[in-house]
Parts: sequence; structure tokens; C-alpha cells
Amino acid sequence: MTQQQGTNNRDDTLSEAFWSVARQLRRAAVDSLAQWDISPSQARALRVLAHHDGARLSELAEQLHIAARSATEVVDGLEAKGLVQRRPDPDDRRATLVAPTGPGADLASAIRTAHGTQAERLFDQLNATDRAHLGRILRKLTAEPSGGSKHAPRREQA
Amino acid sequence: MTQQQGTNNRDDTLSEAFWSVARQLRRAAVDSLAQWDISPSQARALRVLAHHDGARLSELAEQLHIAARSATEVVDGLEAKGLVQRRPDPDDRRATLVAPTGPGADLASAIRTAHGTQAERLFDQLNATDRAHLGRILRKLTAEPSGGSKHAPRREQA
DNA sequence: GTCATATGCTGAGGTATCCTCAATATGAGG
DNA sequence: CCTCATATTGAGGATACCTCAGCATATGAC
Repeated sequence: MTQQQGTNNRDDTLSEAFWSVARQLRRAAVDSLAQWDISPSQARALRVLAHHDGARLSELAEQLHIAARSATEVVDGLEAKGLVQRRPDPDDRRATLVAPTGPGADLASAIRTAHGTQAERLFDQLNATDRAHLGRILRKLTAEPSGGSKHAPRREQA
Repeated sequence: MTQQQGTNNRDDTLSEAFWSVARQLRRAAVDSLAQWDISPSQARALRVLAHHDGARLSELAEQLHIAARSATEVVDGLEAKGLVQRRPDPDDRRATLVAPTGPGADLASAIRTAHGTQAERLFDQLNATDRAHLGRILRKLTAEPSGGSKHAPRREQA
């Protein structure tokens, strides 16, 4: 159904290209984060936590667009390294607040200072205009999934 | 303190945004490919194979920007579903040619016809201009930066 | 106060992609 | 034949996600 031909032949590679870049990005991230013995997803979580200076696991999950369970996992890793600390939320005893420790905060800024991982370097080859475009477009895409997906980490289950 | 205004650190979220979109893309792909019982990476490989109508494993790996070993794995999966077939390369007995079977080719076109998985739909919310921008930018990024290290064999262990 | 029900976290277990390292087989050139 | 490069794969692992079930707590209804 549908006959969106005409512009079809080339742009079917949009997601292909996207994946290629994603792979590169991942490799670059792994590579440059190796010196701190931290994984990309941990670094991302740490960044969020450092920025908010403490957040609930559920908030973290939401920020990262991952399932709550996955946030637990990431935080486990960070806590094991002593970079963050869990503490009970005084306002809700079900909840757990996670905040960077001293070393965690230091590492967060170290990473930030090092230009947010060399991964960002990948984007340095773009000029300002392109970076702006990319940022704008990506933000447009993240805005909303457009259409209900059953896999989304949303509580939309009957 | 040091004022880091020069390069405008607002773009420190570029890779963040990128990851978010990548995640969405993955979910959308998994979702829409589920009806054919095929995974995203298998679909990608199948597409490449259908396009070339038979390629060596190593060629496939190169096309997909993955390690040869990983290509073996993907092909294993496709072969198990009867979508592709291995056969010895008549020109080089070390090599294996992989080509889509009848059903495999059919599926490849089905997927293509269905607008290359709903994953592409994600990009439909962009107008033509933005899609063009995105495509151009992504291609610029995939064009292997000056880094030179293409995730090649690195047996560097001190 | 006591339910029912919603919410927050995590244990258990699973999937998808990718990787490196070390065989094994073959090809190519001395 | 020997040596070196190349093609594929077995073995084993890492990362980053997920769902489902279970428990603790919160909250609103009665």
C-alpha cells in the first residue's frame, strides 16, 4: 500500500547511514572512555546525574529513554565503581535517589572537559551550520515517537 | 573560572540526541520487522545481499561495516530461516558466496516495498529539506574521518 | 483502618549486535 | 615444500537493552 516512489531509490539509506554513524560513534566512545574504565552508557548516565545532581532512578531512566530496569543496571555499574551513591528519597520511601560522589562528579567534569568524550570529535568535522542542522533535526526526531510502539518504556499497558 | 564560551558547549548533547534517535530507530525497526520474524541487522544484511545478488562473507562484512566474524553470525541466522544460501566460491575455495534464496529475495522486496521497514517512517516526519540535510550530514560523517583507525585489528596490550 | 490499585525498584532470565583470538583451509610466490 | 596472506568459523565475552514477576510503599476509596 502506498506508492511513495519517486524519491525512493536513495533515501532508503537514511537509516543505513544513521546506523553507520551510530556504530562509529559507539566505537569512538568506547575507545575514548576506556581510559576512565567506563562504558558509554555509564558515562551518559553519569552526565545526567551530574547535571541534575541527584535524581530518582525512574527520572534517570526517563532522561535516558530507557526502561527503568536498565537504569538500575547502569547505576549498579556506576555505584560499583564508587562514582555514584544511592540514598533513599526522603519524600517517597519507594524511591531511590542517585547522586554522583566526589570522584563521580570529578570524573563527570573530566569527561566533559575532554570535550565530552572524543565521540563528540566525530561531530567536529561538521561546520557550525551542519551541527546546528543536525542538532535541530535530531531534536525533532526525538521529540515524539509518532505512533504507539509496544516496546516503548512507557506505562501504556492495559 | 575559565569561560568556555568560544566553542559553545551547548552541543554537548549532540551525541546524546543521536543516541536517543538511534534507540528509537532500533525499536521501530524491531517492531516493524517482527511481522517477518527477522531482526534489524539481518534485514540489513539481506538487503545488501539482495542488492548484490550474492557476495562473499567478507564483502558483506565490509558493506555492513562489521567484523567478518559478525557477518558469519548474521548469515547463520538468515540461512537458518532459509532466506539465504551459502555456496562455495568457484574462484576461491576459501571463500563462501552468500546469495538470497527465492523466499529471501521475496522478503527483501517485501521489506523494501513496505518502505524499508517502518523504521524509515521515523524520518518521514522530516520535510524533504531536512531529510536532505540529514542524509548529506550523515554521509559526511560516515566518510571515515581522519582518525584512520577503522576498528581494525588492534592487538595492543601492554 | 483497610482495601484495591498504582508506582518504584530490582532479581531472574533473555535477546540482539558486535568483538577478539585462535583454529583451519586455501591461495600465491619463492 | 615453505611461508605468508586471506577467508571463514568455533569459542568465548562484552554491552546495552528488554520483559516479567515480586516486593515495598503510596494513595485514594470506603
